[in-house]
Order: sequence, then C-alpha cells, then structure tokens
Amino acid sequence: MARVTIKDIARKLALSPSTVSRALHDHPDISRKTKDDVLNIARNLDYFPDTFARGLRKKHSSTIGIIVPEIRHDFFSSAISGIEEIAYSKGFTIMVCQSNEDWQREALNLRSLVANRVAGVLVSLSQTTQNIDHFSILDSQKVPAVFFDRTHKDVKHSQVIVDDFNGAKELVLYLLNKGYRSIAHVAGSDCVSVGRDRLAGYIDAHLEFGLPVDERLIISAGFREIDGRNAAKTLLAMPKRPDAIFAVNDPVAIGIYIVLKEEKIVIPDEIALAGFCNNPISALIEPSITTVQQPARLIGSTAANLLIERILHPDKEYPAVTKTLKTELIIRNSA
Amino acid sequence: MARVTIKDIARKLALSPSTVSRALHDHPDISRKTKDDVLNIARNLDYFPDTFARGLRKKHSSTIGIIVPEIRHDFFSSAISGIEEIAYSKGFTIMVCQSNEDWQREALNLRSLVANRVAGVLVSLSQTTQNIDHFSILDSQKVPAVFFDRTHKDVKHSQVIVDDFNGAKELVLYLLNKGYRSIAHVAGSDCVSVGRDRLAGYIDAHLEFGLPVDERLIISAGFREIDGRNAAKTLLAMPKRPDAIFAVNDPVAIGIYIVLKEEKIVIPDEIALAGFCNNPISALIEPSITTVQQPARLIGSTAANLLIERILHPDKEYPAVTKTLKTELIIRNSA
DNA sequence: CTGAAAGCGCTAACAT
DNA sequence: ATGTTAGCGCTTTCAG
Repeated sequence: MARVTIKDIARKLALSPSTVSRALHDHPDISRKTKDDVLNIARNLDYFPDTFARGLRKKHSSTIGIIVPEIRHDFFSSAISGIEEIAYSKGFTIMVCQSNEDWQREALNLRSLVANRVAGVLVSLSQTTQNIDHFSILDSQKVPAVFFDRTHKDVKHSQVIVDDFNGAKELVLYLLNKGYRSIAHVAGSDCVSVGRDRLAGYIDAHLEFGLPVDERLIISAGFREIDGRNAAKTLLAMPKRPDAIFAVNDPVAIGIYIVLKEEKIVIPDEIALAGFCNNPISALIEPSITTVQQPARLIGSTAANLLIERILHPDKEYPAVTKTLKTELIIRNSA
Repeated sequence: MARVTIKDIARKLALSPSTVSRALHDHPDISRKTKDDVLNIARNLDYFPDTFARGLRKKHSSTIGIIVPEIRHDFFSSAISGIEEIAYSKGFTIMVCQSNEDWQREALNLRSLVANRVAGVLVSLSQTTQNIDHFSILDSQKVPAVFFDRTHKDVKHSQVIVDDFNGAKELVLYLLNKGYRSIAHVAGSDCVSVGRDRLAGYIDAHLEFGLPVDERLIISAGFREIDGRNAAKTLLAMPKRPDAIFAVNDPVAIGIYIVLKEEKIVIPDEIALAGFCNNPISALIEPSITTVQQPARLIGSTAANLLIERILHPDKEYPAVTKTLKTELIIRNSA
C-alpha cells in the first residue's frame, strides 16, 4: 500500500485535512474525541508525516547538520555520538558531513546542509580553513549555528570549546617542572583555534617558567596521525633531539609514538611524549600517554543543546555565548 | 536577503519557472544560450534548490539513511566514513542514527528516516534485534535498503558482509594448531549474523580439529567492551580457566585484555587472546592482539555503492545480492 | 470546534 | 524551445 496522508485519515473520519493536522499536533481548539479518533486511525493506518511537505511550509526541518573534519577520529565520533543522543531525545535527526580537512569541501558540505534546510548547523573546522568567509551563508539564510572544538577567531556564533590555552600550559608546565628542558611542540594548523591556543599555552608555560622557547622545536604539522609520524621523523633528524614532545592532540601523539617505537627510542627515558584529547587508546598503549582530558561527548551534547535551544525559540534574542569546558591533566607513563 | 527561488531567476530573465528548472537540470530541449543565462544568474544570486520542494514532488530526497549500533565504535565510524565518501562523490548526503544496541530505538530510527524520505537505508543491526519485523516498513514504503556487517537470517535485502564463519574458523584452527586446548568463546548476540556465524566457525573449527566443544566455555556476552570485561570476570572465576579466549570482536577483546591486565595475567603465556575486526588499537597495545581483519571502510563503501546503484535505477530489477568480502587472519603477539 | 482555500518551491505532463 | 497548469502533503489564515 502506498503512503498514508493526512487526507486519508480525514476521509476515513469525514473530517477536513486541517482538522486532522490540528488534532495530530494537539491543537487546543480540537475536541478530545476528535483527537482520539484521529490518533487512533493514524496509528491503525501507520501514518507518519511527510517531512518534505511539512518542511516546505515551515521553511525548515528537524534535522541538525554536522560538519567535522573526519568522522573516524575518536574525538569526533564521540562528539557526534553525544550530539545524536541529544538530538534524538528532542526529536531531531542528524545529517553528518566530513570535510576531510579540506575547507573547500567544508564549504560544499555547508551548502548542501543549507539546501537540505537543516534547522541548524554544528561545525568543527578543518585544518585548512584559513578564513570563514564561506560561512556567511549561515547569516544570509538565517541558519543558527554553533561551532565546537575547532573554531576560528572570527567566528561570531556560539561556541563550545575547552580551555586549550590553559590545558596546554598546565601540561607543558608539568613537563618543565619534571625537568624536561627541550620540549618540542608538534603543532596543528595555526588558523584553527585549538592549534593556535595550544601553541600559545606551550609558549606561555615557557615564559612563566623562565625558559626561552626554541622556535626550531615548534613543528607545524596538522591534526592527523600521519602528521605526527612525519613530524617525528623531522624531530629525530635534528642534530640535538628534544627530550620531550608535546603533540597537539592524541592522534598526532600516536603517530609520534609509532615512529619512536620503530626507532627503538625508549619513552619517556630518551624522549617523553604527551598529547591532548585523551583518546581511549592513550590509556592502553605502553607506556600509556600523558595527555589532557577533553570531554568529547559532553562537548557534542552541550553544543547540541545550545543549538536546539536556539532553534526552538527563533524569535528570542540569543547573544552568542562561548562555553568553555574544563580540561584535566592526565598523568600517565609517557611523560 | 531571503532565499532565492527558481521564480526569481525566471523573472530576471523573463522566462517561465519551468524553463529555468529545465535549464538547471541540463534538459536537452533548452537552448545553449538560455542555459548559460540561467546558470549565470543562478550563480550571481547564489541560488540553490530547495530540497523540500524537490523532494515533495519527486517523492524522495538525495539522502541516505544509516542506522548503526554505535557511532563511536571504530568499525562503525570507519564504515560511516566509507559511506559518506561514496555518498558525497555521488551527490548524496547521509543521515546517521544510532540504535544504541536497542531494537526499539532501531525501529524508531527507521521510521524517522522513512519520514524524512531518505532515498535508501543502510543498516547494521543492534545486538538486541531478535527479529526484523520492524523493517517491513521498507517494503511497504518501497525504500531500498542494504544491510551490512550485522545482519539477520531473515533479511531479504542485499547485504555486504565478511565471511564471518570462515574468518572465525581459520582463527580458531590457528589457535588449536598452536596447541591451545581449552579455548573460550566470548560470543555476541546469536540473533545477529556475525555473532551466530563466528560462533559457528568456532564450533566447526573444533569439529574439524577433532576436539569436542566444551559448552561451558561459550559465554554469551555482547559486542561492547563492557561485555568483554564482564565475560572475562566470569571466565576467571571458573575452576578450570581456559588457556585461550576468542572474543567475538575487538572491543570485547579489549575489555577482556583490560581485565586480564588488571589481574596480572600474562598474555599469551597464561591465557591467549584473539579478537575480530582489527581495530587500530589492537595493533598498538602490548601484547598486540591477534585478530581477523575486516575491511570496515570498504564494507561501508561497497554497501553505499550497491544502494546508490539501486536508487539511481528504481525501475530496473535488482535481485538481492550478498557481497561477502574477504577477511584476513592477522597474527600478532597475544595468541 | 471545524472547514475552505491558498500556497510553500519545484517538476512534469500537456500545450504551443 | 518555451509556457501553462496542476499538484506533491502539509499548515495556516480566515470564515463560519
């Protein structure tokens, strides 16, 4: 049998489609009995609304668009999971796109989401996103958005981030206090907030400790495991190797870990290693990786709640807020 | 400025909306010049089609729905990533739902996707899915679907799986040949294909080897890390402990690994351990985990291609096919 | 409390 | 090669 529409229900009950629509939405004008009748028939016929027809009228769907660099990374899959959980509980579905760290694809993803009339958008920027001009479509189309984790200084929307600066600073101070004096930083992109802020934390820790920063020890890499591998090779080729490495995130730390292991370099005795994220894998490898805990799921759910709040009250004024969640230094065996 | 519609373009060029629509879709009847004009104006005005309006007419979207047990699990996030890649390249977007291993939520997810008029659905079943009655909506609404990885014996749609039976059998034969004589199996759900087939492979390996199966060594657990932890505790409490454990998948193997480590049991000397999936983590922990390689990304992309093929040719007869991808035994240090 | 009617933006017969 | 018209299923004024 074909799809059941509101008309079918109306015909069965000798009502008008508008009454059925109202009954289905629990409109106060409709009598108890009519509502019950409609609900019953709807159930019997296995009716469900056509989101296209509804969306065409209402100008938006109950879908939340998500753009992340890579679905596979534990941080992002956890964040997506947190988003989905909230979205599901509030009757939203999620549409997921991955930019593959490519800002042009990010722009295309965004257009696609807007064309799909998503109710709002959750974004974590790609590492190649130098400016955020391609997000202007959010304003012109009045699509609410919340940026999470990887954001950009020009972002005017609400954001959910962690205190990357202090998280990194605390970690690097810990390393300095432990006696490491030649700490390399394998950095991410410096357009993207987390890359910039963690680097700033690294520098500020040195400042506060009173140790000059050796610029040569700052390697511009990226956010992926492969970037860590490459950076590790660069570092190992240096005449004077660092005695510790702070990676911008755990995937990069894992990349470094793999190369160090391959080269039979003992962690932390020869070179200490620390990351940022606290991916599950970091606790399980040996030595376990000292890192900074980032509540990925919570970041996702917080961003989702913020966005849905805005979606549900489109008229209300929502000044952009920045929610900064706490990080926690996780000391393990690698540093 | 508000959203640009096809009418706006039509007005600007003194054409009818239908001509514009046809020009936009490169209809052969439309003259080169008109097409160019339309395309130009469309670009200038930053036009993009309203997928609701289009979908309402065409009865479907260019969105592919995905239902997986948990987004976070590496296997599924990899599969989703593979799906997204193919979908993106063919102009589809993906809508992702997680059942959280709960068949009722799976049913709700499915309804939601159908209500969203997805062009097709890709499903990997939850571990609590005993029967697939709730998927009948796919038939009644004529939504094409492809099941991947976790499927069910009653599924009549196309499927993309690996040869779980032989993958498991090969692994268990390897263990038997290596001298293990008391191999426990921490099993998944036996309604779900991968659980059933891997168990069958485990049993058949014993049969072929000529060693009776000790039923007490088969623990019905689940597919999650926590299930592995619980099963490990059960196994360790046995009067006669097994000398090897074959976990239904790597997350479960990791759960067991953690408990064995906690209990200071040496792997593989006291108890050997093997999994199934080849999650990245399995190669990195020590001892590294012997497992069966499952091409997660490829499973996803294969399923996506199969589905899109069907979506693109709705009239063509597509008998359900089952694509069985190869597994590979990965021998490492844990067994 | 319910109905009639219009229209969201697009597509596809059916004209011309 | 282009225009006219109708309608997808739903919501929402406006009427009663």
